[in-house]
Amino acid sequence: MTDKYEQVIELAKRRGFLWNSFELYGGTAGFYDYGPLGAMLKRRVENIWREIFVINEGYYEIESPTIGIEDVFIASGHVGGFSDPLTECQKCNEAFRADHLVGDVVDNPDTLSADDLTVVIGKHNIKCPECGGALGKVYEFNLMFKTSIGPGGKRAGYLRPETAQGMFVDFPRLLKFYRDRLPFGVTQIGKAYRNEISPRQGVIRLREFTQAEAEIFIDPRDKTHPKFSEISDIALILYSQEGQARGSSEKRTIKEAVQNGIIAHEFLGYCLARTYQFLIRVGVSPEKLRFRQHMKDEMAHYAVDCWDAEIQSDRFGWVEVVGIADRTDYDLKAHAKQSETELNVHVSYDKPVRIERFAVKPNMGILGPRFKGKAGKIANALKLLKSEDLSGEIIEVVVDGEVIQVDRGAVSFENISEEVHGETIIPHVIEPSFGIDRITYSLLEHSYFEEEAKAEEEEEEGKRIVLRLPPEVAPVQAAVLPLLTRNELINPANEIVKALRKAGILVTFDDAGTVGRRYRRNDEIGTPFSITVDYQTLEDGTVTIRDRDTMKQVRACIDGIEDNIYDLIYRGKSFDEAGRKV
RNA sequence: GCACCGAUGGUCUAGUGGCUAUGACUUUAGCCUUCCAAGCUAAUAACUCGGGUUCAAAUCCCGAUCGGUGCACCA
Repeated sequence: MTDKYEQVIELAKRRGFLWNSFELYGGTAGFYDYGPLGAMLKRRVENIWREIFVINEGYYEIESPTIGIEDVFIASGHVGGFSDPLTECQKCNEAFRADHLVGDVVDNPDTLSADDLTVVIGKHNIKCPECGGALGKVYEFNLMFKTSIGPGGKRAGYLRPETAQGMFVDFPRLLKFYRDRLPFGVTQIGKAYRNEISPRQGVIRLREFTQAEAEIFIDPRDKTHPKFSEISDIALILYSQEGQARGSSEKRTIKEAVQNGIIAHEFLGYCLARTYQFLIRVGVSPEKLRFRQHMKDEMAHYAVDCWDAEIQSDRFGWVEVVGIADRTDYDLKAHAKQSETELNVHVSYDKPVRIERFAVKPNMGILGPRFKGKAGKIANALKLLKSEDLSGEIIEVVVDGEVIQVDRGAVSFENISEEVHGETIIPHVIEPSFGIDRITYSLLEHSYFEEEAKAEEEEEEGKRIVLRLPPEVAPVQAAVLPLLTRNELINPANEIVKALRKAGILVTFDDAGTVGRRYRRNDEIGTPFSITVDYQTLEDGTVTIRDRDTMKQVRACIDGIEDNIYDLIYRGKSFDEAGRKV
């Protein structure tokens, strides 16, 4: 039975949207080429994303390397956590997660290395759960592609598994760029790589894919959004944690959802709404789009709240295409620790605050000669003491597990009153992360229609395949067709092509075969408008414009046709306004 | 990575241990044609790859690759 996926992929292959990569050499799973129409479609999707997140929100785009150094992915957790310890049965060859198998005999299997796990399996005589056969050596399968930087292979490099880390790593520079003020956002559209064990589901799970991500750094104490009112009335289909427990989703406005605590805060709600607007605009069907909240155990431990935009696909069911998470200060803290660099922001108070505090001043002139190398640590420990700790003649502090006694005379202290102008905070990160390939596939699927088309005076019905892509994402935006293959019609058609190209409209010219066949050809690739030059054109300088979806036609002047088409594509001009009815 | 199933022009497909490997659609060239594909003429174009069995393999066997399904995996 052919399902919609097959139909869409067949069309995509045949007409130059999507091709299996390296087909010449037999192909490789998990890689797809975008053909001429697919690449243009994807580019238009990306550009609408830019319009919304870069231009409208002011989150500038950066571009960081697709190869990252090891430190970056140690900090992000991908080196340690992005791999799974696997072991295979020597008898039936079934693969298992080694850490899962030893869960009953060890308390903390996550912390064990592959070698440790091999030892544990041997010691406890753990056998294959399927057939009872012996288990092989445990090995780490890391989902990152590894490479080496420079000659000698000494320095490890990894193809990035997400674009996000490049933006976290640039945090100090970005903070300066945005002149030390929160909130600010930064975006990146680019390739990411994951060496999937077994990629299936065609274009849904790729080893190389395109992400569009925004990292928005906000003040953790203020998760409201200044433009919240612009979107608060938008209603989304929400599949919340409670909804999933009940097994039903519900439609709610963003405002309601935030007020009722379903969505954690305004900022996240705002991102959900903009995501919705983006997806609808590029051609996802609203009824096949929902927002699913991560369950508590599914969410990363540091995340406050996380929502996935999911699109319904005929074959694959609900497919995650966007993840929107409040990642708190996790990433910045992790990179701060790994790089031993502070990653924070000084936030000024509206008015300086006067505070009283107790200050301990160790006398380094005494401590230094006496304690030598330990003096610094001792001084820091002393500074943390409270006034009641300093009452005796001998003061005790614990440094590295050792109790140190310090003479009272080596320490002075006082109550200080000072003005504080602000404080240092680590921003929280809101991260909407888009899978551009999945979105591009989804909108092909949602745009794909087969209909029984019947010419008015014909008896027989034929199948019409039409991609109802929104005009602004359609790879080919207009087709210019002389009604017949005659020079007197071809010449004015060429003039129209020239005018449209000058206006930045991607246009094709086609004079092969009957005009009906050419309309169908263009329907199939989603060309929204066809302009036909006929004999009346020669008399009064008008042409017909045909609408892909309704197959209706209007007559309009050649003069100004480029503005007419431009307005139809980009300015939401209705087709009826484009000319007079035929 | 395992198991099962599959792989024939661009697309879909027929087919058999043996002649030049079906057919349709598409495409190209030309004819025809005054608005919704498949009217005429012609042309182009395929047995996934490697090995084996055989006089002979696209066909049988083995392996690989890719695709589908199930298991496992999916930050």
